[in-house]
Amino acid sequence: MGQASTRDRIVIAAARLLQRQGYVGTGIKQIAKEAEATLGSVYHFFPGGKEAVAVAAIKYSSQEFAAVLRDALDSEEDPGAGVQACARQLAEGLRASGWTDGCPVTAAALETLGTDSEIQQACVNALRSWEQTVTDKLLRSGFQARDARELATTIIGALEGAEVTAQVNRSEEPLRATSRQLARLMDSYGVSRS
Amino acid sequence: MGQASTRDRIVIAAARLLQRQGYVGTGIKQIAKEAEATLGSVYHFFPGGKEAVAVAAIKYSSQEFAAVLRDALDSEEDPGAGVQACARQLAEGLRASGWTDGCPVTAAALETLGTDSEIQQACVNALRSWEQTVTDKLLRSGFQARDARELATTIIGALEGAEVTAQVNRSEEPLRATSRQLARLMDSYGVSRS
DNA sequence: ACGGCTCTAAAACGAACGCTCTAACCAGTA
DNA sequence: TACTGGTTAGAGCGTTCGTTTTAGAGCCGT
Repeated sequence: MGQASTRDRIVIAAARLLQRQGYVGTGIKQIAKEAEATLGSVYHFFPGGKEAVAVAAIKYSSQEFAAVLRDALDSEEDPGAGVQACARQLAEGLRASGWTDGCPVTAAALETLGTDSEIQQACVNALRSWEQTVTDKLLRSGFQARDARELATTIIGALEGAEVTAQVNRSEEPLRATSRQLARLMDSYGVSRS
Repeated sequence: MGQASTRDRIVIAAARLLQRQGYVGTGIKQIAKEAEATLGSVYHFFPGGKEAVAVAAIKYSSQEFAAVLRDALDSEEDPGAGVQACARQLAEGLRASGWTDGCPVTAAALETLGTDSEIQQACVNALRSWEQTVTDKLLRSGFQARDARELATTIIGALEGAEVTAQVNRSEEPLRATSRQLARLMDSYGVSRS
């Protein structure tokens, strides 16, 4: 990480801090310190201030998780098993971080709901891209378009909620239980497998 | 509300503000102003300061939502229909508040994850009591104990995630889709109805 | 050697934060 | 009238917030 550019270090540090303490709870000076940069650098690369840093960080986190999601889903042929693999991946990350590093979008999204900042749009885009990733997998598995979209919304939402529950309970059981039930739900559609 | 005691007004105002802007985003002076009380009153009733106010507010919100949940579930005999009624209730509240008043626990829980404050425990208790409410309904409907518990975890988590998704998208569609899928999932257990 | 550029460094601004403090108000009792 | 305990009122503490500002490195083509 020592060879990463200052700008990249800022984005990555901001992403991690946002994930842990949310938007309001993260100070711009803290971001600078964590990124081993100075306040001047932060405002040089992000003249828009704290909000601009947060938007860049959320976009970064969004793509990062989209990749994790895609890999987990593609690691199994059955989409239900793929969702369970994804839940295991999430649980692993949570446990490794001491249950602090949760969904990079949820916290920031909730805190800026009233405002009309660009952060909102970044969160909407993140959720949409994740849903699309799941939808694609379901379509490839033979689901009908309408079922696939509705299931994808349900799956992303349920995983998000289960992750929060897992965090506050410091247990991966909610993620396990939820992914098991999601797999059962997908099985109930009885899609023909090639 | 004019006849409510000062202490009650503080708790209610804090609950609403926590719901909208989270723990860090809500100032204790703002709580006092919103409750039409003064800072002196707040610290008189809550010597523990901001954290004590938040704990009381979360407990209050927890019981409030538990009642809503119980009523919605009991309004239908079929538990799947009950969950859908609950989702409609949530959607109604969201729309009425301009998509700002979400889950009273999620935001506060996420922001205080690293800390070991009492807020964490209050959030854990809230989630547990809601899960228990759902579990009771499922048991009464003939589900096996193990299935009921796992389903309850899934349902509460999924509703939570769907509510967040609904908030950021300013649409009640995620709640509708999720509750429909949850009802389907419950139906898949094919419990005998009396 | 030079101005011109990107980037870094640190001091300082006003505002807001959580919290403490003292003084006053207002029953009820004697 | 005086006293008392529960409650309200608001000034002010030290700290941190996001941001601005000014100054100075380091590098490059000429």
